[in-house]
Amino acid sequence: MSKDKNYWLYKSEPDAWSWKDQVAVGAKGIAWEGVRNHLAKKNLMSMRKGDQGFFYHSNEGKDIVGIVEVVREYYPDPSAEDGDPWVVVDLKAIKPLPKPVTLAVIKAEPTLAKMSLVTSARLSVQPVTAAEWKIICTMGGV
DNA sequence: GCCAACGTTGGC
DNA sequence: GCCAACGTTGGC
Repeated sequence: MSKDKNYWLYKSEPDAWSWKDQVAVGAKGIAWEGVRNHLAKKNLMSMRKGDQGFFYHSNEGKDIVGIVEVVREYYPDPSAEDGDPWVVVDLKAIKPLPKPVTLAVIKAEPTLAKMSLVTSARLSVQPVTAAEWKIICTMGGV
């Protein structure tokens, strides 16, 4: 496992949990609950305190709206059934993107064509490369 | 262990 | 609201 900072992308339907909700939680952060996919779980377990990630609104908006940071590394998901092996990390909101980056824009950008967001549309917690991170931050006005 | 049926996610 | 992609379940 690398010591470098890693980057991630978290998907949420704004109806269920929006960027606004995330911001309202404040600096303490809150558990990212409900991941029930083994690849997503593996990603959660790879995260280190201080890793940053994009907050993506699926379904409504379909855009990256903000940046979050891991404040607590993985621990058992309190919302999981007893004995189920699912995990969460705690995330806090860092800042919004001045200009949200939409899925349409990402798809239209050749350098982002290999993003998990494009190639594995249904994965809810995805890795983002340092290169992709930079490009999207620039596009988002960060 | 294979694979068809089924359920869910999420873009359109 | 539809449907493609894909994960899960269950019969054999």
